[in-house]
Order: sequence, then C-alpha cells, then structure tokens
Amino acid sequence: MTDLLKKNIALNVTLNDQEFARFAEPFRVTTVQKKEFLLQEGEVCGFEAFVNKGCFKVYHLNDKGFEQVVYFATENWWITDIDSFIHQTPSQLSIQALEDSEILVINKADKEKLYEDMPKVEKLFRVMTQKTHIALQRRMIDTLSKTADQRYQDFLQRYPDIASRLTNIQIAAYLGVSHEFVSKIRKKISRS
Amino acid sequence: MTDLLKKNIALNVTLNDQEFARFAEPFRVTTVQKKEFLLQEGEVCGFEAFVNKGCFKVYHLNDKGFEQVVYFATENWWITDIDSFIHQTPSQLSIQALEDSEILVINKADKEKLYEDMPKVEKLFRVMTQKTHIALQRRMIDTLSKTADQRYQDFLQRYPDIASRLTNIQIAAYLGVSHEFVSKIRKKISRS
DNA sequence: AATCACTGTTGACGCATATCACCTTTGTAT
DNA sequence: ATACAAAGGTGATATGCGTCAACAGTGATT
Repeated sequence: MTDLLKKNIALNVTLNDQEFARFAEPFRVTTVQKKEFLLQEGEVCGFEAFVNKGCFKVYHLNDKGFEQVVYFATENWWITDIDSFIHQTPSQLSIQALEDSEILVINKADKEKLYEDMPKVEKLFRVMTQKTHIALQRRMIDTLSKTADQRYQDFLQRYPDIASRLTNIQIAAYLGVSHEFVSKIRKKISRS
Repeated sequence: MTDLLKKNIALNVTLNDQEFARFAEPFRVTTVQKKEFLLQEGEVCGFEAFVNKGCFKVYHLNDKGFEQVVYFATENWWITDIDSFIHQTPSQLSIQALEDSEILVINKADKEKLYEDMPKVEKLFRVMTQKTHIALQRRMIDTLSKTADQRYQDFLQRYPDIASRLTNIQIAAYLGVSHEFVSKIRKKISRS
C-alpha cells in the first residue's frame, strides 16, 4: 500500500523502518473514480495526497471560462493546492481524476504533527518543494520564450508516459493554446 | 547591517537573539556595483544572498539571444540560481546588479551547516520556498491566460516600487514581450 | 444496435504580438 | 559642453495563434 510512497521519499531523505512507519501512519488510502473531484474552486484545501495509481489534473478556470492546467499528476506525484492548503483560503484551483485512481491522503493537522515530531520531514518537504520550484521555473522560461510548437514537442519528450494518457484537449490546456492549434501542430509534425 | 534580514526571517520563523546571531554569523556583507554580475551563465552557483539595498535581475538568455527575466530582486528579496545551487551544475541563469547594491552572502557549505545546527532553518527555507512557489504558480497561470496588456498592468499594480526603478526594456523581458509592444501598451493606457 | 457526447481535424478569417526601420529623447562619460 | 550609448516611441508589415464553423471519428450508455 505504501511501497511506492516509501521509494518516493527515499529519493529525498533516509528513514529507517520505524521512522517510515511513523511517517506513513496518518496517510489514508482512498480510491477515486474517473471524473471525481478531489477539490473544487472555492473550497479550502485541507489535504495533500500522493498518487499510488491513476492520473489527475490540477487546473484553474480563467476569466474566459477556459481550463488552464497547472500540472498533471500520475503515479509518484504529490497533489494539493499548496496556496489554499498553506493559507487555508478558498482555492482558485480544482483537482479532478482523469482515470480511476488510488491515492494516499494526509490532512493538514496530521501533516503539521509530522513536521513537529520528525525534523527529517521538514527536510523532505523543503527539498521536494525546491525541486518542484526548479521545474516550474524552467517551464516559466520555456513558456515565455518558445513557440507552442516547440513546447508541445518538449512536453511529449519530457513526459511521454503522461502524454500518452491524455487527450489533445488536456495537453492544449497545459500548454495554454487552443486544441485546434495543437491539432495543426501534429499535422505539421506528421508531414515532416 | 543585519536588521533587515532579522525582520525578513521573523516573517517565517521565531528566533531569539542568540539563535539569530548563530544564523547571521556566516553571512558576509558585500557591495556590488551597478552592472556587475553575481553569477554568469555556465558558472556553478555557490551562494545565496539577501538584498539589503539595490536591485538585481535574474535572467536566462534564450535561443534567440533575448534576455528572459525570471525575477527582479530588490530590498528584502533573496537571490540565487536555486537549480545550480542545489545540484551544483552549471547555471543557465545570470544575475546582474541594476543599481549599486549591498547584499548579505552565505555560501553553500555554511548554509548546509545551518540546516544541520538549527532545525528552525529547515522550516524557514521550506516556508520561504513554498511562498516563492505559490507566487510563481500564480504567474504561470496569468502568463498563459492573460494578454500582455493585462500582465503589464498587473505588474505595475503588484510591484509599483520595483516597476518605477526599471526600464521598459527590463519589464518587457520579464513579461516575455517585445519592448516596442510595451511602448504601445503604454500609449494605449495613457489615451484612456 | 442506436444514440449521444466527446475528441480530433480542417479551413477561413481575425487579432495579438513580433519584427524591422527609423526617429527622438534621455542618460552617461569624457 | 559634447558626444555617444541606451531607452523610448511610432508606423508598416509579417506571423503565430485564436475563433468559429463544419464535419468525421471514437467511445460511452442504454
């Protein structure tokens, strides 16, 4: 149940079996059906979750009513609306399952107890947040300086396993372009 | 010398005078002249710095030879190339002073000692990184779903004090648009 | 099997923004 | 004070991408 989680955190911090047991204790296994929402805009996000199986999109509905995908999360990714979770303010993001999924959920109070009880957990989430931040910084640079064509191809190369589970419409919502234009990019690629 | 730093970290963590003294000890005051580089692309970033006075731009030179500004840092901001600093790999970013400035610099080894000696420092940088990440996530959404016009006006509203110290060219490099277009946006605004 | 919703494709047209060229204004160094 | 570099502004033209509309393909639901 928590095997994948154990491997995941081992990337950032070393815990012995007893420490990991304490860490894993407050997590609850939850199954989520395709199309089900973990969080809807306006709700306060009280959880953080680790994806054991399945796929989610974390997105914002912009002024024009378009979904802007902040990120996709498949096996081994963490999901939350970090802004709403930390500040306990209404969420501007929604989180929806794109496949039948299984996640490990921890609530805010339990996570804060972990921070207090285990200094290594501070380090774990510091390092995880830093890595996430680095990835987002790179995406920011690419978004501002590359064409949609290049960004589409970069996405396929960087996340081939995720891309194959998504529709063009979902990928377009991540890249911030219309799905019709993604379709035209694909046509152009297939000709060359 | 470290008054501003003391106030800055007090936003995220509580340290008594003795603890703060230990925290501040490894920082070195450094003056930097306008146009001087703290870091150039290709170098490994071995420091993190707190801005006491002045202004910096952190930017990436893209394929077309254009500067893409990742962020500006004035008084009370921290600067580093977090990617290069953490992984000790060659930097893809450059950091240059836009004004004569004064910073407090800590090197990587000393920062790691702080992490080991003071659990509160783990928390400090975890929370700081989370806040930075939230801000970048919001910027990402805005970049993908708003026009240059809106983003320019948002920038002026959100950072009026920084904007007034920058040229249009620098603001354009942050927004990811040409400086000519920023000029046209300004004209349009002034007419209305 | 039939239906209906969702996804993908294509073309015509329009808008946001880039590019280029040139000029004016401002700042800076001697 | 002069000269030169950098910043700011403007118009003409080009391009990337959006919008809209229509249609075909693919899956889901009954």
